[in-house]
Amino acid sequence: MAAPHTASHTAPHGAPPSAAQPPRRADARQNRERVLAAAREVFTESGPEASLNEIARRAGVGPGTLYRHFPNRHALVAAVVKDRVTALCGHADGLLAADRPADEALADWLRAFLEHARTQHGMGVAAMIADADAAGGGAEAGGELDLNCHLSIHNSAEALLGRAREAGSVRRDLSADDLIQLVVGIALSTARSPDPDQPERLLALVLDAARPR
Amino acid sequence: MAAPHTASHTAPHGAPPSAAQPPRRADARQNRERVLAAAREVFTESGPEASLNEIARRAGVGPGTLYRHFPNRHALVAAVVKDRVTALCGHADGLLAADRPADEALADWLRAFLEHARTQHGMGVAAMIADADAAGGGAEAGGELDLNCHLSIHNSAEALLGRAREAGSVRRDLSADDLIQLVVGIALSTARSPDPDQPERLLALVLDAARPR
DNA sequence: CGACAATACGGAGAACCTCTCCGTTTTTCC
DNA sequence: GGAAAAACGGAGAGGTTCTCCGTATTGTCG
Repeated sequence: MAAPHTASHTAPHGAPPSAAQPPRRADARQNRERVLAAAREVFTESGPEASLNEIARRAGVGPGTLYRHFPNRHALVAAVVKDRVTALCGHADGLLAADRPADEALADWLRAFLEHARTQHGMGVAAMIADADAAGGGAEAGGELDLNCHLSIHNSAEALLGRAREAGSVRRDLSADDLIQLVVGIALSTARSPDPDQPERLLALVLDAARPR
Repeated sequence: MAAPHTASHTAPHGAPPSAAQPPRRADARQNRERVLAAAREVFTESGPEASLNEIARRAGVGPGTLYRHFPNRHALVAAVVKDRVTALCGHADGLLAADRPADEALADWLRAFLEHARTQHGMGVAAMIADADAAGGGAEAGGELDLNCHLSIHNSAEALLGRAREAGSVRRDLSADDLIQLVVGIALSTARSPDPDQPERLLALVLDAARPR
């Protein structure tokens, strides 16, 4: 066991702290929460491409502090949507445990997933896209990245789809990844649509496509 | 009729020249072509978010010259994809004139549309998104915008879909705009997919969804 | 052919972004 | 209380978008 007060807990001098390994100092924990709160506000107003400098200003910290806690935009976006992704996957677990037709459970969850993807100008989608980039890319600077967002959602979709497949409610050749990509695509393409019913309508089409013929 | 040599043809002092109203001076026409050629290269390398300064450098002109010919990023992107959009709509016209089943013609065109949307890191999609923003937005600085991209594609899709509807090959409640959005969504969500077959697979699902039940 | 009006150029500058570095400050623990 | 460790923050580097206006070039007419 490492001696206390020897390992650095800061970036760039060391790996940034994470939810699993919170900073030791109280002022550091407070600053991290302030950055997250400011990020939620600014991302709600301006979407996932909002200025990180503006978030630092809103949080009342320096840019160096923001970057020590979140080494890049994706890390911050992932931290912001983490709770909502956890809730979304919890929702999937609840649906799996409930006594409902498999196709209804899947449809229910995909509706919630679409809602999540579209919230805060597509924050959920932005987090997943960044995760997929990290997963697909080569060696990552800064060590292991947080892939929770992408993998958790994939696992939820896989579980619900598997049940529906076993029940014969969906076509056998449809993969969880393909289904997720279709829903993500709906979120992306309808982000600026003036028709508020269009996302639901397109999702209904996708659900139709998922049924066996 | 306005007297010659009195109306200004430059921005910001006047409206920028367009394809319909090319600049009078030979050096201006040459610079416009150089900017477009550089834009094609740079957008191919880096996608529609590439640096406009880099395009100006590559073209060997000043940023002021680039902005006089193309007042914003969208105008440049639209000019770059204009020829491909024209070809895509010409393709639709050819399919409409040919003696082929309506559903095959529609599928053929949607495949070409998906290919167009994905080319140059989603340039086609970027142009359409910007067009839709312009159409949906309020008063536009800089006068009338070029909506050719969005409207032309919409008209082509409408014509092909109409024929398929009349032939009973597609569900009656599917609109051209919904269909376009689904395909645009596929292009957006699979932009970074490591699976080269995924876009085609998702399009096949969408075509399935389009069929009447 | 030269002059002049019209057209076009370009790059400095304003204002902002991302991201890093390192001197300084604060916190925690012995 | 002091020292080690942890954290802060903002100047600065390098980049972006976009505008403005003094200067240069082009085209037309006498």
